[in-house]
Amino acid sequence: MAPTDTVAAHGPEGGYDPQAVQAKWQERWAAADPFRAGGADDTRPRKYVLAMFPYPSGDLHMGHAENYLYSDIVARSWRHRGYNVLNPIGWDSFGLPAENAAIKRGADPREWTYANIDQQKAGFRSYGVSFDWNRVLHTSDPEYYQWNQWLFQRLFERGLAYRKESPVNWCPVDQTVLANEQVVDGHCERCGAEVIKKKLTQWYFRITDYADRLLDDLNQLEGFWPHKVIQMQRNWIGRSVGADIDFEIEGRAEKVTVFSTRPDTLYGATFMVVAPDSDLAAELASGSTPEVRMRFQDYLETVQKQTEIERQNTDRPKTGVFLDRYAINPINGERLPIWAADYVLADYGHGAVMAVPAHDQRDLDFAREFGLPIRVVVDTTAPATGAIPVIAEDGPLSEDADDIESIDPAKTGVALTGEGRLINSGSLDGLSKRNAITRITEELEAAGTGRASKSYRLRDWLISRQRFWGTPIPMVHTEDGRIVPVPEDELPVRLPDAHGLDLAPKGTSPLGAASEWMATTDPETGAAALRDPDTMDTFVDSSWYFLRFLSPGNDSVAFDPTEAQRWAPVDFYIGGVEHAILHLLYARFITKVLFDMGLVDFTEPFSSLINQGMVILGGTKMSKSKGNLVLFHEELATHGADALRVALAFAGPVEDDKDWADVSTTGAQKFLSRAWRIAQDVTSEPDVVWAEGDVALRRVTHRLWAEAPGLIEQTKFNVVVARLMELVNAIRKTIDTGAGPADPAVREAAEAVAMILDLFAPHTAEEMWEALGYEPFVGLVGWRQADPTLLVEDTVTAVVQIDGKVRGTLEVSAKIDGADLEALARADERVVRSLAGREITRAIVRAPKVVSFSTN
RNA sequence: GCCGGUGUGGCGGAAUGGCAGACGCGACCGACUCAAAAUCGGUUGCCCGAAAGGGCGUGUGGGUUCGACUCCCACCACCGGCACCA
Repeated sequence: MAPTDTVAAHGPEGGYDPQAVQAKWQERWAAADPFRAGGADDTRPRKYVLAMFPYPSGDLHMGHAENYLYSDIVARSWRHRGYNVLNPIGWDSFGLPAENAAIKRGADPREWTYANIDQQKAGFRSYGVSFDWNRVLHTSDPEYYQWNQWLFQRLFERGLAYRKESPVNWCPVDQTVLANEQVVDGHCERCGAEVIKKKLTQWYFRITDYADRLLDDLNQLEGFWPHKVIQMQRNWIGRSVGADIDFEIEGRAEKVTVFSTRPDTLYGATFMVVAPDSDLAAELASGSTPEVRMRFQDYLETVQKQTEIERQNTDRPKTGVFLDRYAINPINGERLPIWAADYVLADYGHGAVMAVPAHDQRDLDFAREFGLPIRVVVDTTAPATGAIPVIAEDGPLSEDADDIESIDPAKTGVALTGEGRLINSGSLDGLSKRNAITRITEELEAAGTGRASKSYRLRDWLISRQRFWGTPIPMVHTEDGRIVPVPEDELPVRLPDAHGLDLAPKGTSPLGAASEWMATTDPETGAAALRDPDTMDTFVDSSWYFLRFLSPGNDSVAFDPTEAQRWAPVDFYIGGVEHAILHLLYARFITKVLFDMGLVDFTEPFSSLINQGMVILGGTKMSKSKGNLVLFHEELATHGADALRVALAFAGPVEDDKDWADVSTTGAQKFLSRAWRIAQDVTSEPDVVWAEGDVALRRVTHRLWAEAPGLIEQTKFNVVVARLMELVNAIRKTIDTGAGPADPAVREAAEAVAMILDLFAPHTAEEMWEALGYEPFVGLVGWRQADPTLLVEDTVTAVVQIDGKVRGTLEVSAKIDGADLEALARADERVVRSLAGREITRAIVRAPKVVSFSTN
């Protein structure tokens, strides 16, 4: 141990010097590596703590300070409570910003990325985060991304990775495709440009195969994940239950299937609509008259010129063209005209719908626009005017014919979507909506023209990107047009040197221009072949990184299933709500795939999830462009790591946004130096007998021991800090005006402060622990149990209420019985005065806390 | 439009159905100081009152209860997600 250590921790006048304390302990932690997770021989129960890993965009910011503080608090608390804790860190280091920075500076994205990583690593060290530094990963290392390629090939084998040509979201600025999840309000999530649709052949992961499991398994997470996130995922997956119905098409051999959530309204179908950008529309048009073909072509072009924003505007009038083709309603043989209209989406359901204008608002708007017939088949006045508000059994139709007249959708323009009874529907007449759905589905199934079916809002995950800085897709395009995996022993397919490559976005991957890199051989024939020039969405990287932390440096497998069994799933996961859909949905998907492969024994990756709020400034998000950044390294320099950590932890509930204007680093600093001074003031030796100490102070200490673990589990970190402040205040009082600094209770309490303060202010806590005469590290010390005898008070304050208002308080024994308490209450001077002669008609006694009198 | 969440002092926020406002920030008063800063002590929900004391108070209106920030119903405001998804 360096001889200057103890001296260095004191300021010029012997006061508390946070910077010196900080430097001293960081050095010792770096040397001793105390937060390394225990290995296979460690018999303690395990806990896996994880904060969503950072993107190396520059120096750490206040959002990081908050995020990794919270996970560190939990990790430290679990260590104190006897767990073998894994608290790893890595970097999500592939992605566009590095590439864009590289283009701007004409540099290699690698240099930018790894320089930023180094800066962030140093930042975490100086923030006192108790990471296990032996497991660091960077997704841009070939040692990591080779396992992305391995994963891709496993998905390919299972038919879960495939290529298709389809209209895709295209960002005209970043010049790359985007996943559905990366389009926010019609704009590119990254750069904000308006997204357009483009028809391209791309790689997809078949996440829709897992839609039901992704939806149903959310039930398991209820209570452990934020309700909001669960709900958002449910909406995103968007399962609709209904039926597929097959329609014959005149002049076409194959039937067209439509999906409907309201098969009960089949008798009300008066036309059919197909998505203009679907193959079906093109085919139907081409089989029609030249005039129709021309009008359709014009319409299609207009539609394709629209941005997503324009298309999503539901207020605009319905447009479409008649294709002069007809479908046959399978239930009654009616001839339905077929239209192409852009309110029908090509990639939902089957890209075609049966239009029931009386009972669907969009169909109604369209029918009224183009003068198509409207037929009511559900009498919605039946439940509304009848005696039974909700129909459980089938019953008679509405008697009142005027009612249905007054709500005629053709006149009101309002579709009838509510409950009701079927009319004009043959065998369905008189049935309730629900019963009619069941009946018609059975009838269609019997006739072979339909079946129960589900549809999802969720689309397959588009994972290929036309950019350089990502994982190369490990596939080979052969001369004869086959697409085959790169042999596993040739993985990883490494990125080429970026020097000499034009990385500027141009709509195709820059890798395509690296001709030497592109040239490869057909693994089967040895003939010349080409690599796939695209790279993977970086969300592939982050969909399984939590497993790689379990097998760092393992070069034979992505992760060791035994280690996964030991540590995973993650016990505590924390990150911003911006990943509520993207990352969390993808990670859940990949986990289920790995489960199906038998590589993990769980189906959900994150057992509990917390979304921390944002750090904002003056009510708005901080951003470089607004110039309202509070800089992490400046705050560290002026207030020190501990003050910053305490101030953030104390600022409010974890989930709430924290306005930096309300975060008091100076208050935190004041508290820390008060805490530190208490450790200096203790004059007793470590072997004192606590039981001989001041009982009042001991009660405060033990109440905290009793409360702290539960409060941490509930992530009420701000309350724990408040309790610590109370304890420090109580110790101060005992030292100055009570039992004095030599009292054993003062030592007992000061030690408690050091052990619990370690969660928030680890440097100060270590310094206190040392001052109290112990060896480092307080961060590894087991917490004490509360003494139950110190948790029960001798006397309590009982409250006397009269007609619900507090009219008196009584100091009574905690063991007082109800009758005695009531007698005391009745005799109390203030109570008697408040009663003013009124008679007590009822007394409720909850000894020893409450007496409640009612009067008349 | 559909789904979800949140409303508590000047501010951040506490509160198993049992004294609302813990803890802190800010403010005010005082001690120390030539003075200031730092530090320490005190006061601080609003209204009436010299005080004792009283009245009112957790978005609004109802309800359940001896007792409601907490539970139920309706409404208002704000925030978030989805949105021509058949």
